[in-house]
Amino acid sequence: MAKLNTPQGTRDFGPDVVRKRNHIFAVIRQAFERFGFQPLETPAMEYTSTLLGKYGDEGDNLIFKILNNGDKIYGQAQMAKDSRELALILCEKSLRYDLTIPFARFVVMNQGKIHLPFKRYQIQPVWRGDKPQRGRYREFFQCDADVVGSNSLLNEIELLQIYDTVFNTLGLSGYRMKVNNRKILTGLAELVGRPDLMLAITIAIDKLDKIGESGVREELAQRGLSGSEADKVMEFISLQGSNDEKLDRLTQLFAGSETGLKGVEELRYILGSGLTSFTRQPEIDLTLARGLNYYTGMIVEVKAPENVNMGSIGGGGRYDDLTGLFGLPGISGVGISFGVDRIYDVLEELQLFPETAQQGTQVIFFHPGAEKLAEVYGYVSRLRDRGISTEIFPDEIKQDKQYKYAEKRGIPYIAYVEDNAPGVVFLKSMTGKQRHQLTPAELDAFTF
RNA sequence: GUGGUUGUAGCUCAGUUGGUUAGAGCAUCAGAUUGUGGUUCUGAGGGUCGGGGGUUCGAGACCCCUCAUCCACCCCA
Repeated sequence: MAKLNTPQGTRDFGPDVVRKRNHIFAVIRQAFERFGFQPLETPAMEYTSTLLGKYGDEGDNLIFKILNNGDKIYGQAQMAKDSRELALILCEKSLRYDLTIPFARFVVMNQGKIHLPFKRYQIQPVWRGDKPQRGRYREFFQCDADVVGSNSLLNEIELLQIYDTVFNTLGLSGYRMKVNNRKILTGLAELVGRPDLMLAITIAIDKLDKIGESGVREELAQRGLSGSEADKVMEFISLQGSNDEKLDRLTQLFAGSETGLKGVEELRYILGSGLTSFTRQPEIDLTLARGLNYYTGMIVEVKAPENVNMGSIGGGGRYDDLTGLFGLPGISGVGISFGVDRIYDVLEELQLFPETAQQGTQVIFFHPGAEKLAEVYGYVSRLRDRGISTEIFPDEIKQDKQYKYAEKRGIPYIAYVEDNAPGVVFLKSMTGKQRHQLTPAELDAFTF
């Protein structure tokens, strides 16, 4: 037999895995719907030109490009001046890299048809040519909810509420929600006196929990900050205390930065509106930066419980001019994303999947032999009509084989008839070891 | 993309400093036993030792390349 494999970083999902994943999808979808988001799906592929340049240079390299069909590509290849242009010419289409950019493309394309504010959710796979490792795949699902066309901070509050709802419903009570505001980071750069290095500073401080204070210092120096400038950054990120304490302290620090103060006020409102309460209070994390540079307001990242080694399992934020990339300026958006595959890994590790997420067939009938098949099939049909997942073993083989099949499949009930007991259905619980002797009418009324 | 790890039957792994026909447990299949299955017994099938090349009289073991895997970095969900 030939050695078969799925491409690197992709996986098959067996029956029990699909069931458990569906449980996660259902919880997320239900929350999205409950908050009034509408479903949207976009194609697996987009024009390469739509995607290129939206995720930074690294992102461009990670986009899976699709070779053009047809036999003209050899000639086309001659026209390219460099490899970047080659990719554009040879690969007009690419697999989607996230759900946000395709959504922005959709909004711009359909600006005449959609009513703002537009709230959509999208649950689809995305593809990234990253090197796979734990919690990182080349094909994985994202579940996004975004609102475009509204500047209200109420959206931020609701989106955080969705995170809270979903993770609690999934039983992942130890999750941690970190929030920050891009304006605060801008304020920091102004405070330091290096607004030009805002991006460099955020990239450096984002690594604090990984490389420590000394590491951040080195990184800052490498990126061109002087010692005293770095001191200010370090003072800023070492702010401790409750959310309110941090906000109060920031208000003092940002006395000279209008942008910084704006960011503080936004967070103060989002976290202290009093409109709702969180099971797990979001925590202000001044080192939270998030890579995508289109964020402009609140940013949020969800981390797995501390005892699980897994990066972020969700993230999002506000972006003031996403559609501006496609020529439609002035529309603000805010959104969040769930990383289902990582959430799956975390729930699996913590054994948080409920039994019900695993339930498939409830009852299996043994094959009764040709003469009684019609009678038994009648029982099967009636159970199915009641909405009970029912199987009949398709082959007439020794009963002990059929038992083993039922046991392997984890089917909770087996049923059979016997020649010497006409009109009786034997129903046996595989777990409780009880055997019921039922008339057809009693079977119809039986609660599984 | 950079660095490292691992890769022997469907699964988990043995396999001594390179040396005869590559093993075990579990699983699978067949039969027996079990007076409705889970027990027990017997037997069988199944491996181009990830793939390719090289060193050697001889390679599952050593070297190179490649593929996959896991981990760290980068980045991210």
